[in-house]
Amino acid sequence: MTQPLKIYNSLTRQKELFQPLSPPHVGLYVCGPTVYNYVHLGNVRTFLTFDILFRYLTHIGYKVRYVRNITDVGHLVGDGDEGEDKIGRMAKLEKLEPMEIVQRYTNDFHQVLEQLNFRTPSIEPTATGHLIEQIEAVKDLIDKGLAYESNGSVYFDINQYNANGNNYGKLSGRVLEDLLTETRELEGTSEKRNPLDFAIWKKAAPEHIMQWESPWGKGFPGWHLECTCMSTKYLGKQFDIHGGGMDLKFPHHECEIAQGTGLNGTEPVRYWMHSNMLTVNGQKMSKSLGNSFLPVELFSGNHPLLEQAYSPMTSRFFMLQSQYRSTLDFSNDALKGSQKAYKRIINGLKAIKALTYIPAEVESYSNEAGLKVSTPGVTIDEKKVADIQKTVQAFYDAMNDDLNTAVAIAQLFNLLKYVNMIYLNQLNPAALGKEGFALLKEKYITFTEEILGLKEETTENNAVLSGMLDLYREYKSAQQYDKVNQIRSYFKAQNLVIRDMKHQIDWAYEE
RNA sequence: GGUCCUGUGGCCGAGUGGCUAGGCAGAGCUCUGCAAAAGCUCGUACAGCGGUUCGAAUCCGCUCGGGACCUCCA
Repeated sequence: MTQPLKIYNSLTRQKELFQPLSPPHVGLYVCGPTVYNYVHLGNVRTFLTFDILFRYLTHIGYKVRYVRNITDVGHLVGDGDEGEDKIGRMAKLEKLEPMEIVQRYTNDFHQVLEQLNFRTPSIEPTATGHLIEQIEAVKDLIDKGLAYESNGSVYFDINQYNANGNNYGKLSGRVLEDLLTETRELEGTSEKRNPLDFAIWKKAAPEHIMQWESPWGKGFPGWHLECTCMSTKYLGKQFDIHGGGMDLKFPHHECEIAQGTGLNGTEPVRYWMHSNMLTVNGQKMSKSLGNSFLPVELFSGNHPLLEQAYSPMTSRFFMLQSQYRSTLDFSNDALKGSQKAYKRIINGLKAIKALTYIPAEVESYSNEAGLKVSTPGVTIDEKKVADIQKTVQAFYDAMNDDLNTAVAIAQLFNLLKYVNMIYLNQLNPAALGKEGFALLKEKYITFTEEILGLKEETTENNAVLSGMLDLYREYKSAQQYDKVNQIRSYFKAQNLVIRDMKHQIDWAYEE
């Protein structure tokens, strides 16, 4: 049941039909975090985009190898090829081993993603685990005349690369001359032949904590090189999809293209995907502006800009309500709206799971709550069935259209209407026919849980709750309304609500 | 300064030139011991000014506003 998925390819700047190199296999590489600090919400949005892609590709039948790396060396603070290693710097500041820093923030990263119900990648390689590959790549580039050693460091030679018929800058739309006039480096002060050349190996100063032996002396790998080496190793010289945040387009991904092309003589990536930024009051979420959130702050509400706590699933849902290539603005009003919308979706999920199909001929049925509902002769409502089929298809169309989760969620709400109508006994399941009902139930659950990755957030004890509901029912039939209201307050105190319907009594999450 | 994106109803957020996106908030109705929930109905939006077109939120131009990248960032 492979779907015609279209992906916006940053390289060609248009939507293209996704066709893997060797179906049903798909190679997906995503630039992971540099683990020198807590992962912030902006990072999370990018990884969420590719979590959805991973889920969707898998759902439509592909066998995906999803590689998402951990950068634990080589990413420098400050001016590109000069400055301290981000992890080394934190290690010094906190008086810890670099690998303690790496471990701490890797753990944080994993914990956050787990709370947000991310699927784990197939492989999560680290830069330090691939030093041999990186040193070999540097040697290879030197042999190919595309890199040169200078004072213990090795640089990628952009002029030579372009002289070989390539185009450095094609991904980000940069023109070399423009970049040159913008560069800050002064003539003659650099060890580079061209100010735009980037380091693939850096000489380490003696005080630099993280350094390794190499043919060019002690040093460490350049930031861009790890992704080239690890993607090549696990996905091949050319692979299907490479993703990351928009701010990685230049220079990081541009350099990856240059390295991969230089090393392997082939365009490394078929489809480049870039997710957009998260903004707060219209401005990019960033630490220097003081408007960035840690996931833990969002989940606890412990931040000056937040009026309340927003759960991981509310946050996930919120981010999915926009398309990944649009900027998404963070605000309390928007989040509150998402919280309610998310709970409605989940209450629907809880409801549909408990519903079963009853043929029209049957006089009555009992649902999971043990209540009887009469079912007079019902004819199939072809119009509703057709609408459900149309809506299901619209969900796929939305996902196929460059993962338009916003439109996909709109379809989920359209399905939710039918779920609720059945749940409230306003619509008889028999009116949808066996297939119609099965389609509704199966797709609602699959779309919510499998594709969008939304789940119930609950610690409720179902046995206790259903006992309380029994009491409620008794008091109600005895018309002891003060007790009835007492039980309602008990539920409300737990952010739950009693749904007192004609044909049954149930509980739900308060929206 | 260079490159690029963007401006949708009270709020958020989709929109392939003509066909109801969706959510939140708000109003009314149904149901109900009272509620809650849900269903139904309603608000008739596309920054401004021109242009192309039978027809534009959607294409083109200009003006104004917002943002991103160009330096580390997802």
